[in-house]
Amino acid sequence: MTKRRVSLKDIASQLGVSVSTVSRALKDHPDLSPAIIEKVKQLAAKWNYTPNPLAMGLLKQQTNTIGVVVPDIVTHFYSSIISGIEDIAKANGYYIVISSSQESYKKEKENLNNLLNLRVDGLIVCLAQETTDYTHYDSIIEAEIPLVFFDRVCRTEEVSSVVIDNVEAAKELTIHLYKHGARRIAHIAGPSFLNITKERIEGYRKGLQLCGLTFDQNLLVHTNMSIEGAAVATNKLLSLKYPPDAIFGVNDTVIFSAMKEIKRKGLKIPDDVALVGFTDEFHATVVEPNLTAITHPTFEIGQEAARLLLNEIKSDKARTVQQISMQAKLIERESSVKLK
Amino acid sequence: MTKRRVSLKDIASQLGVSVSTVSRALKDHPDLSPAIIEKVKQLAAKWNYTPNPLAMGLLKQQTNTIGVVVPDIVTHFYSSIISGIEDIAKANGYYIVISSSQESYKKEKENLNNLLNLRVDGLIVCLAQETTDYTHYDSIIEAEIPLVFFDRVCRTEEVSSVVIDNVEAAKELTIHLYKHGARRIAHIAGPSFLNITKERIEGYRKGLQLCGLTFDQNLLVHTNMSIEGAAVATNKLLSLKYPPDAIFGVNDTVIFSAMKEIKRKGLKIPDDVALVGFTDEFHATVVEPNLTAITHPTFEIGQEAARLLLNEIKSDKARTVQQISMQAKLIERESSVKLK
DNA sequence: CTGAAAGCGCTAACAT
DNA sequence: ATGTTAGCGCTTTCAG
Repeated sequence: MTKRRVSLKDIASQLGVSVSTVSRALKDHPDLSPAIIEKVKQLAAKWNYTPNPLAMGLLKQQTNTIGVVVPDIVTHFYSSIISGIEDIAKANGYYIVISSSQESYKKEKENLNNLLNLRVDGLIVCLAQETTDYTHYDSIIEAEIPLVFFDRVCRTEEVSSVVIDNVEAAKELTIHLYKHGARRIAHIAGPSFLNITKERIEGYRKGLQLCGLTFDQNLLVHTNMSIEGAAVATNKLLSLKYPPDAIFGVNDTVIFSAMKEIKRKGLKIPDDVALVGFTDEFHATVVEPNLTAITHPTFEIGQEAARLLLNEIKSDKARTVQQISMQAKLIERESSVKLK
Repeated sequence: MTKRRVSLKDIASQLGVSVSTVSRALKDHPDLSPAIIEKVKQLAAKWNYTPNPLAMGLLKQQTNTIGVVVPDIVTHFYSSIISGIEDIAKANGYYIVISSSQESYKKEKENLNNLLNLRVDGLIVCLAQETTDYTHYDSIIEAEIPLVFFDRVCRTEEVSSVVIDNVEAAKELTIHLYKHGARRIAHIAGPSFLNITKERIEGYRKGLQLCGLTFDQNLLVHTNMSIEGAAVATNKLLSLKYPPDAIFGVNDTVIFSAMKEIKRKGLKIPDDVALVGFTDEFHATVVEPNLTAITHPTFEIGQEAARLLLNEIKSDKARTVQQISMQAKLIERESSVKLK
């Protein structure tokens, strides 16, 4: 129910000139009389003319739009990354269209198709938790549609991605716990096929080894990273014959859920059970005790992903695959420092 | 750098028929031979044909896109509302393009213009904190571009909106505090021109009155709702000659900041100072003590706003203004129940 | 039953 | 210095 906006045609007919003259005037074409340029510009300004992006898109075969697919937009981790993407996109005259997979493989596929049908100029994606089959990226790669993964990635040989060094970070966390007196360090992990799960487990095991601790299968629990799943995992750990004196959670959700369960059992953090994990600045300081954690530079991850994508969009060479590893920092707070 | 996608023309030339025939075949035009329909459909499927939305948009003068402007997307309150909008939009075949004003009047205006230039079919907006002048909505209203406000609203006579009953909710909170023993109830409010600020203050004063408490100007502090602003406000309140025994915060940010300050001063919540406010389910239970709070039905607010907008977009009548008031619930948790 | 033509808004090569 | 034409992908009269 919207009124039509002014077009070049409207301006042309009002001024009694041709559409191309108006088009040229607006871009200061060198061999146009200054008089007409001035007249056109004035009327365009008066009438609030802006080029119709649909017409431009059709002509130029590009939409200046980038599609973003994330597991959800409600989690601070993702919304902050989206913020970073938006920042760079906007600065470069691009719009972003966001859609969330709700961790579902089916929805991830649907969203991707929707975005492709919309003719986005490129895609930035974080894999859904359920996604174990990556063949839906075949056609995207084949069609040479610019694509960048972040955090949860796949096909890193063919597709650029932005990640953090999960192995190193997890190792650091584990060693940190050891230094603060923990000897039975448990890990609540994610689904086994996700790269972040695998890498963090690897770092966890490396850390244990470096500390001279032996890996105990009972202390490693996989979850679907939901509140409920993490609660079950925590309780399983706490009711072991030899329960852990420290838990390292794979992400925010797991940690908050674990924290609630530990408190509910009347155990003290960090004295009975130390707790650390991966989360963001904000949440780490809002909970009590404040959480020792690896902080993701989320906003910057988003910015970097957007930069990579924009480069790919603008370049006319074939894909140049890059893996960017962002710096993650361990920040020591209260949840890991045992009073002893 | 993307390859061109298949068009009707491609299919037509491959099949040796005209473009219009293909177009018709795809929509099962009644007087077309079933044979050709079948052939076209098969090839279209094989080649993954989907109509080009730019071409359609140009033709139909609509983009199936709705623009969303929020103060930020990182706050759970907004991201959850966006989720609700996305839900309804997607179900109706609409895309959403999100942009954040970062509470800036200037950016709000810019975003609105960008979105309008993109030719979105409608707009869903939450005002920036800085926005006190509403004339940039004049042209939008005049151009009959579908528009819906939520939470922070203006021009409610001319524009539909989705809100909660802030007066009632604030009144309830105040009475709740009184019932649990508070007698000096302070309120950390937002900028004075925002409707949510005004309404919550009104409810606060009504609540005080109903409890037989007199309004004390010292106990009402305005902030810009930032972490820092709220910290200053909290400290100002706590260092009063007669400090409050309860604080009611206007939103999440204010509450978390207040909570940190109160704890930092070594005061106990709720015994020394009770704390309540407006927040969401998730955060209320993650902090300690768990927060007694008015919970916004954020997802539903988003859904409702999207429904209103879609109705406006689809209707060809002039604007029908509606004010939808969503149900907000007071959930009693630990932060307000004094042991005495 | 199917094709040709016009037009949505715009640009760029091609006239004049 | 400016106008004409064609074409980006699609639908919809209008012809036949």
